[in-house]
Amino acid sequence: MAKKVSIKDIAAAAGVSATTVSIVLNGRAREMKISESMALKVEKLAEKMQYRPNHFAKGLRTGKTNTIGLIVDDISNYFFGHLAKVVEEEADKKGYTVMFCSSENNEGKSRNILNMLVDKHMDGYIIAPTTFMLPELEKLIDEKRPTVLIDRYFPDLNSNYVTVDNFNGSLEAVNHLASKGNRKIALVTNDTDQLQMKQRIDGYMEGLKKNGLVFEKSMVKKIPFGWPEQKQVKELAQFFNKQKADFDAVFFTSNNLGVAGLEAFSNLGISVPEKVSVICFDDNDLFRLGKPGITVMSQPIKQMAKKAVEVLVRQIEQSGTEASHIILPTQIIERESVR
Amino acid sequence: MAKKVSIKDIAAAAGVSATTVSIVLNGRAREMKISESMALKVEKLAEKMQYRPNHFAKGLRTGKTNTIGLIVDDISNYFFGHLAKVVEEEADKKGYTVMFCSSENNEGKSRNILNMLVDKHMDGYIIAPTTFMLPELEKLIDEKRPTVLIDRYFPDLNSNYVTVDNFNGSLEAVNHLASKGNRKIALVTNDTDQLQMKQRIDGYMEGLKKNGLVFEKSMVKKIPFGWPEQKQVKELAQFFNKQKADFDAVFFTSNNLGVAGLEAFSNLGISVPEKVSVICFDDNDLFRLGKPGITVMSQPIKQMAKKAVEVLVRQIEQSGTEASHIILPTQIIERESVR
DNA sequence: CTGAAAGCGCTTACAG
DNA sequence: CTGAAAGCGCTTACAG
Repeated sequence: MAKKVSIKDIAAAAGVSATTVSIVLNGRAREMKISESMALKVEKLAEKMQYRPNHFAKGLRTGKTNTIGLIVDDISNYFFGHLAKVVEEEADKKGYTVMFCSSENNEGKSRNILNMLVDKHMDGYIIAPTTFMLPELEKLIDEKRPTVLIDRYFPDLNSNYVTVDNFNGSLEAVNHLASKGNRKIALVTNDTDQLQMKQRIDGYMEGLKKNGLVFEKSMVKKIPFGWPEQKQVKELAQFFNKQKADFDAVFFTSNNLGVAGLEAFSNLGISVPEKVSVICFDDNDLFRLGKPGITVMSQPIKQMAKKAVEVLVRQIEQSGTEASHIILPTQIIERESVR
Repeated sequence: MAKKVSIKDIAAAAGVSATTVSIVLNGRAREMKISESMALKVEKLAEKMQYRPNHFAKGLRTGKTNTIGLIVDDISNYFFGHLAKVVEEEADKKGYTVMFCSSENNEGKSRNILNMLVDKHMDGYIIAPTTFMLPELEKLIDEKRPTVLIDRYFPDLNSNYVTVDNFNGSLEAVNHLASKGNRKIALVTNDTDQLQMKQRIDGYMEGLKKNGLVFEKSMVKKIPFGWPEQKQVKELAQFFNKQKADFDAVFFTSNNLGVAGLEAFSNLGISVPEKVSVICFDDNDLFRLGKPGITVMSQPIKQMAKKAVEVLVRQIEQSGTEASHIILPTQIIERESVR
């Protein structure tokens, strides 16, 4: 490794103490009434000597890292990938870098990564929480560490969160399907306790009710989280095949499920929208550009990410603000999959 | 914040010195001949008191962070998102977390983020480099910081890298097109100095030559990096429209370009593969599941990521190994877009 | 087998 | 206006 320039080296070069250098370099020269000329001299020297403050020493004293921890289910997922991108962009604008982990919706990993991030002293956390994380999350909030939950939250946990109106979005999706004359609307969702999924299911139920359609348990398929895609496709193909005669539309509660579902339809030779209407919560390239285009209930991903960073940074920089609960509206994008 | 348990607290509780605690907790008890019973006592106590080592103090002494820095163009891109996912998985298995940044192929950001990561003392770096980064990269290598380049590299820079055989992959793509009788093969690529793109272009040229096709400059369209998708679509639509009569196939050198291209075709009412054959470097969900399925030259993303982490961790943990140059083969996946 | 002491590079009262 | 000193929490020679 190269010779590291420390504050002492600058102090020596400038003929002042380390204290003075530290003050100047932290922009407190005016405040501490360091002479203009001295301050300038130190700054010039720091630049010339290519001084870079030692992150550890600084952190050890101040606890600050200018780093945000981001936990998502899976960074390769369209939704989370795009979320992460905007989080990173916005964070960067405000001088933070982001460290990310995928929880993979897995208990062991969920609990671990949060501890790891805490050990590394993130200044704040943006988390798409799994239910497994609740104890760690409670501790986090308890210790007043800046945190914002994203995509879902825990009603009993007094934390910031940014989500989407899952209930009404799903309700609208069902309304849309019903308005086109679909009567037998199947639901494909994940087998999970996560709130956003529960809300989407509730919205579906309410949608059926509002449209005078009866709910049938056999019309609902729940896929466990984290299954490899091909396994999902198989399972869905089986489900669709059995139910074949019995439904005219399917509402998918996530974009991953929708992709698997379309693959299953394709394998079974069931054509969309001729044989079955499809609507999906959340968008992606396939839905947008595939043939037929898939009608979706889209989420304002960019806005979610922006808001999350904004709320988080506010909390980091002026602690003690009240919890923000931000619920953004979804928007239907009609394409060709509903008949 | 909660009361932080330090090594001193444990030392006090155990009635030994901090030195002993440090030794035990670093698993060097045997080596230092600490008595079994003492070691056990300290370990138990550390656990009971929920001791977590202070990352800064440790880093300040040892320089180790157990963190890998990952720089990609854009985390929301299918290729990089999937790459990042596997990098994170593999890193996690080996006890590292990953900090990521998107370079956005932008000069200012490119140079900045690398410095930021270095300031935060990553143990190693996995980088899809932009040409702007070359000076910083040279410094990195000079200082012997563990680094592996991914997706592309600099021939004159003596670093580890993991890529794909871009030249032969592209050559094969053109061969495939030609073997089906396509004679006028257009190329859509990015306007960039990056090596992987150059290699793909070279592969295309060689492919034309090998198949006795003449190269025409007017058949090549270069799109600047980082344009918003809709701008790309417009530009491509214009290009395709002008060239309409004049080409029977298009080779896209990246999956992003392919997506924009398909959208342009769709807007123009040019049907694939009836009017034009399409082949694309790199895969995604749209290509795989859209109608028609797009024939692609796929990259072994998972393997690339695994290799990168493997090489990097090896270098971190036993410095001074020789530079690894890993070039993985691509594989054609035939679907329905080539006629 | 175990401990006292120095030091990693900062920042921050405190003093003058 | 500026400096000497302590201390953040570790690890590592050195000593016994």
